[in-house]
Amino acid sequence: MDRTARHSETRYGNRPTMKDVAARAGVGLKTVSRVVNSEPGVTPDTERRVQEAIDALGFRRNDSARVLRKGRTASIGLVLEDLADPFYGPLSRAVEEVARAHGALLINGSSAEDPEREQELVLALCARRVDGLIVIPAGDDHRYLEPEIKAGIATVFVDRPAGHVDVDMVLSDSFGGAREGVAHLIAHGHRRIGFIGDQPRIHTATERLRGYHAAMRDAGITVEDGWVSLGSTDPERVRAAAEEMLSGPEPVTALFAGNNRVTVTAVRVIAERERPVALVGFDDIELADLLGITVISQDAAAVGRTAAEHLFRRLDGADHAPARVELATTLIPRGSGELPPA
Amino acid sequence: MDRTARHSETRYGNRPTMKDVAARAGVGLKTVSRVVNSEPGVTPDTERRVQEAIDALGFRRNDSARVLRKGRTASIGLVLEDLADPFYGPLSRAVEEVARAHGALLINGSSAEDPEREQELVLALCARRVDGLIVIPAGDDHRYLEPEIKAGIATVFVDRPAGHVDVDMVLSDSFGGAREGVAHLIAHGHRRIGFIGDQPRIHTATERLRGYHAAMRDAGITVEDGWVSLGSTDPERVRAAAEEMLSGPEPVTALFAGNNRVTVTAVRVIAERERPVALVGFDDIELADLLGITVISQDAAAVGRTAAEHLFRRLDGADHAPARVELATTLIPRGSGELPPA
DNA sequence: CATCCTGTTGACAACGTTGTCCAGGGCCTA
DNA sequence: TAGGCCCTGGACAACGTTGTCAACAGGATG
Repeated sequence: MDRTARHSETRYGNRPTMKDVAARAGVGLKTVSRVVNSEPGVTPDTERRVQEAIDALGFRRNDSARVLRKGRTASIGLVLEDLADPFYGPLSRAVEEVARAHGALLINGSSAEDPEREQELVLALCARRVDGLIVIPAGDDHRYLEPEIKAGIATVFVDRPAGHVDVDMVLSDSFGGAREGVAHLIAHGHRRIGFIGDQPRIHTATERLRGYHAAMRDAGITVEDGWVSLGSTDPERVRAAAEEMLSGPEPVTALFAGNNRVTVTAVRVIAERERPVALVGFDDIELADLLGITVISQDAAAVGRTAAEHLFRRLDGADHAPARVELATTLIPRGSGELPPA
Repeated sequence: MDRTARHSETRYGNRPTMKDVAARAGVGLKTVSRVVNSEPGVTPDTERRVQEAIDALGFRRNDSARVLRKGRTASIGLVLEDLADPFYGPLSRAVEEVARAHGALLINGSSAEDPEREQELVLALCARRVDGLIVIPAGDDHRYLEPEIKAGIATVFVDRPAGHVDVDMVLSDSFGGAREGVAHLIAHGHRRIGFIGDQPRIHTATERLRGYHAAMRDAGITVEDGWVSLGSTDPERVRAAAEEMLSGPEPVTALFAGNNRVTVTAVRVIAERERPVALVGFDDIELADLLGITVISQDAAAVGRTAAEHLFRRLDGADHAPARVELATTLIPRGSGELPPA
């Protein structure tokens, strides 16, 4: 056995190629290609012979080679924060459905909220030459994407805006949603309202905080020290922040939770207390109806679908200026946000 | 402008190649390749020139071409039922983490519980020449995978066994878990216990039903007509089944829910009733602790991690006979399963 | 000064597919 | 029957990268 043969044996476990099929069927290489791609110009008889050879050898076209030749990978990349987060599951699924409808596969990765990892992932996807990219950014500077975008990789940012680079974006109305939620608490008689949110580095976190401040200002309420806590959504920290706000001589009577993870922890803390505490959370949660949690809901699936449709419109040739879509949120009253101050 | 040029312009939006970088830096093609891959044998001075050309042109290596040459794609495929399902999010994330540790990207797809779509997805991934495949099967005949496996695509089945093909599997102990859950209800005094599960086509569904029957038989209880319902997990159907079992002259006093979606609907139905009904569900659910739902928990992340580690061990050369791993489940008592019969 | 060695560099083929183009055979028409 | 056309099929180059190998320069050694 010579070296060449041994080498090829270790590749793809020795998969048959079109050349092998052609040899077995006694036809030319291109004829096999035609059969595999259902191109016209092949006699039924020849086609049958080729098909038999394909089945006998277990041939499957190598899309890597095809991609190289054709220049399109029929795949799109999705970089999000954490696939295990209940908000991103439906979003990802919606993107996948749209991709499937366009015959594309989905490659995804989680940045774990780490800007460096986000960049690493995005660039790996670009190296794979995905046709398009949907990014839920962790970082706030995306200039590293410039050469890629210039080179033609369609890109849509989701949930949070891109930094220093002009691309399509699909966002939820974080400011308006939070403002409405806090106003809802105020309307039910609360004046001492705490806000617990994600890290200030994250755009949605600061937008929601801005909504909180706007609602408070609208009602003529001065936000006191200690009513606002921004930081990681780690349960320990959120728990500490919530307990801090709910203790002391003048505790808050209501909490606004900046996202689903915060809400979950807040519910736990409140459940342990005797005195009832009102709560409105940003993002809906499974079973929130049973627990009677009032939320500001953003439709994750709609966000994903909208973003993916934008992306494919770009891939189909749309070349208008980058657009910014903002999706409305919905207040869903379920009880926890309608409790009066204790 | 001649035709060749126009053609190349539409590919990848005219990305620069190593050849372009080489021309600009005034070096040979292979030298660029060496720099890009940090191979030894390049003078610092040459390396600097090449690097400058790379930055100036915005070059990024085309991994499609690389893959074709090297024979490894450094990507693995994951086919599951529905990415939006809270059980699969963490599973998928765990697989991704392991893949990342091995420098591989994750391509995933949802079969939507449709065997045909599963096959279509799996074969598309094989055509991409993923190095390995993790499949949560929807169908029960996987002979279509034989040529692929023979050709060297490492494969691990998860959650449900493969049909007619000999591969590695990572399963949860559905039978044992269900048996334990039902026995738990019996230990708390129940004798009239209903079982609501997924479609009988699905292996875990029948295994759990088998566990139910085993527990009942162990306790000397005869299962009556109407206590068992298998079918889609569509909320409407589950609701109808649950209401049927809870009505009539001799209703069941406890329910065993075959999976997380069934549990959610069962909780809703039970919440609407006056008479308390005991409940144990298979699969843990977020916030189940707050709702006091007793569950049989299988650790989705552990399942995903185990499967991915198996896969990469195969990719690293392990060639023992296909193994079947069964992970234990845990009963978590939280109240709903400890209610006495009404 | 001839020789050898080492370290850097580039020419070339190959990976498996598809696009282009040409050859040959059969059929129709004049 | 010659000429033209259509239909089928195949040879060949190209996609962008990496592995192999040979060339070359410069220094050390005899």
